[in-house]
Amino acid sequence: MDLRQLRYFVAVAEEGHITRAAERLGMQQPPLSQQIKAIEQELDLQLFRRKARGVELTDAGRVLLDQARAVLERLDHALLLTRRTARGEQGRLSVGIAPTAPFHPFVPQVMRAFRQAYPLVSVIFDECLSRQAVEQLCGEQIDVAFVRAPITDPQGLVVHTLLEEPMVAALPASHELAGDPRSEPLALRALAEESFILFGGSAGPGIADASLAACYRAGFSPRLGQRAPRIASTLGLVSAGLGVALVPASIQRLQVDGVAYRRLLPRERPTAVLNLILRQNDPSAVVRNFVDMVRRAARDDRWIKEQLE
Amino acid sequence: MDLRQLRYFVAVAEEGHITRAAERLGMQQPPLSQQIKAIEQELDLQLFRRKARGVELTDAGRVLLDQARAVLERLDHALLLTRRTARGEQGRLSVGIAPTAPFHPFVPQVMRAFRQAYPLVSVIFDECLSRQAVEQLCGEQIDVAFVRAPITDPQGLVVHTLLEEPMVAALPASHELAGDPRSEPLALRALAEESFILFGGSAGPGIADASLAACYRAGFSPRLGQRAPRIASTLGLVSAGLGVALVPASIQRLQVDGVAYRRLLPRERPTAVLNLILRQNDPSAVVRNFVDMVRRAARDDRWIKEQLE
DNA sequence: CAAAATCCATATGCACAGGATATGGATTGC
DNA sequence: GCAATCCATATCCTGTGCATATGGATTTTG
Repeated sequence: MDLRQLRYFVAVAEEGHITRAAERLGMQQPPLSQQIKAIEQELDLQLFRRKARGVELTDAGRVLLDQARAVLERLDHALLLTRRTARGEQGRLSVGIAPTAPFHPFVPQVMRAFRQAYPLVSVIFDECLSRQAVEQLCGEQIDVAFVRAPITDPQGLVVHTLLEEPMVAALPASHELAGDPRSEPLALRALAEESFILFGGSAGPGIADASLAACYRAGFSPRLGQRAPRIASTLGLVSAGLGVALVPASIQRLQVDGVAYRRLLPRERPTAVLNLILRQNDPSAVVRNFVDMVRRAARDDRWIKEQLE
Repeated sequence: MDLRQLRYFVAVAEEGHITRAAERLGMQQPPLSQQIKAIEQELDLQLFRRKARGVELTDAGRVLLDQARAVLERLDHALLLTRRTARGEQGRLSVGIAPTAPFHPFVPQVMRAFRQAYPLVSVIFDECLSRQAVEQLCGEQIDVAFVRAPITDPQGLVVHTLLEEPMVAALPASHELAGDPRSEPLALRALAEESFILFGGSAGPGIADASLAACYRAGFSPRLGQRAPRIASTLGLVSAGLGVALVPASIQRLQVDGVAYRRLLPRERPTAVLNLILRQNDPSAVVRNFVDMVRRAARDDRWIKEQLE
C-alpha cells in the first residue's frame, strides 16, 4: 500500500468518477483505473461498484475513505511538526538564569520577545548560579543560561557577553552616606570601614569577586560581613544595618524599605556582566534561534547604552 | 513523500545504522542512503547527523520518528477496519422485527449467535409490522426484517421462509373449552360461536389473515370482535373474556393470568410463518453474513422440527 | 603508527513499475 | 439506433529505485 495509491483512491471516491478524478490528478484515466484495481487486488476486496455513470463506494470503500483522509491528514501534520522542529519553531528550551539577571530589563524583555516570536516553544526557567549553570549545561539539563560570572570558556561551552552594567552601593537607609539616589557618585574608599555583605555565596565566581576586586583596586581590604545566598536576603541584611553591599545597577529597581542605593565613581566602580552561556556545537535549532535573538537584542538595544551612562 | 520512504526512515532511526537497517529491510545500503537523502532534500531539513559509527537523529528526526510511527499505525488500523467491513465483521445492521417474532425461541437464539459471531457489528432493532417492514426496507431505513406475513416477493425484495409453526387458540381461562394445555386438540368449529379478536390490526397481511382463512376452511365465518394492535393487548382482551384469538404456538411462552391456550386439530389449524425479508442485491456484507447465518440456523435447528410436531 | 575495519556517500547500470496512448465494451440518453 | 459517456484492456515507453562497485572518513587494533 502506497500513499500515492491512497491519494488516488480518495480522489476517485470524492469525484465518483475515475475519469474526472484522473483529470483532477493531472493524469489519464487508464493508469488510474489500473491503480484502483491494484489496490483492490492487494486488499482482496472491492472498494467501488462500477456503475454505468461513474463508480460508487462500497461499505468497505466508505470506511477506507474516512480512514484514508485521516491518514493523509495525520501525515501532513507529521511533516508540519517536523518542519517546525527543524526551523526551531517548536520544541523545548531550558533556560538557566542567575538570580540577579531577571532584574535587568533586558532579560524579561528578550524573553518576552522570544515567546512572542516562537510561541510553540515551551520555555522552562531554572534559577541557578554560574557553577551550577556550567554543570547543568554539560549534563544537558539546561540548554542555555544567563550568568553573571566572567567565565572564560570552559571546555565544550561558549560564552557570549551580552552587556555590562555598573555596580552601585546598597546602604542602610539610616547610614550617613545614604543620600538621594541623585547625589554625587560615592568614592569606594568611603566604604573602607564598612562590613561588606557578599552576595551570591561561594557558588561561583560572580558578583562577589567583582566587588572584592574593586575594593582591592581602590586600595583597601574590605571587612567581610555575612554571606547571603540570594539578592533578597542580601538587601534584607543591608536593611537591618549589618553592612553594605555592591550590587548591579539594575537591582535598584528592587526598592526595599531601609535600603538606599548610591552610585560609585566611574573610574573605580566594578561592573557586572551578563553573559549567555551554552554548549558549543549544540545542534538544536531552538537554541540557535534563541541565542541569535538574544545576541541581536543585546547588540541593538538602545537601553543598554543609556544604562552604561 | 512516500510510505516506503517513511518505513525506510523508521527502520534507519530505530537501528541507528543505515547498513543495519538495510539488512533489516532486505536491501542494500546505497539505495537506502539515497532514499534517506531524498527525504531530507524533499523536506529541506536534516533528519540524521552522520557519525563515524552510524547515524543519529536530529531533533526534527526524533519528531518525525514519533509521527511516522503514528501514521503507519494509523494506516494499519485503516486497512484493518476496511478489511473487517468488507468481510462484514464490522458495521451496522438495522433489523425490523414483527411483534410476535421475539417470542419464538429461534429469533433470540439466532440474534445471540450473530452478536457473538460478529461482536463489532452494532445491531439495531426496530419493531414493525409487515407493511412497514417493506416500506422501511425500500427506504433503506432497515436492512432485514423478521415478518410473519406470507409475502410473495415485492419488487426489489427477497423473502426467505425460516420456519412455520402451528397456531393455537387463546381462550379466556374461565371458558368452558379452556382445559389443560395437554388436553386433546380442539376442533376449530368449536369456536364458531366465539368472537375472534384479530391480532395485528390492518397493517399487513399476517396472522389475522391466516386465522380468518382457517375459519373459512373449517366451514364458518368467524364473528369478528375487537382488533388489537399488539400481542399484549390481544391477550388482555382474551383475558377479559371479550373473545378468543388464534396465535402462534410460540406465544404460549407468554403466560398471562386468565388466558388458556389449546392446541388445534392438525388438519385444520392455521400455521404462522416466520419470514426473513431483505433487499434484493443488497451489497452489504453484514447483511449477507446475517442472512446466511439465519438461514443456516433455520435449516439446521432441531428445535423447529419438534415444534412442528 | 600503520593497517584493517566500519560505515556512509557517490557512480553506474539495469529492471520494473507506473504513466501515456490507443482501443474495446457496456450502459445511457436522445 | 446512434451518439455519448465512462470504465477496462492492451501495448509501449520513460523514469525511478535497486544492485553492484568503489571511494572517503573515522575508529579500532596489532
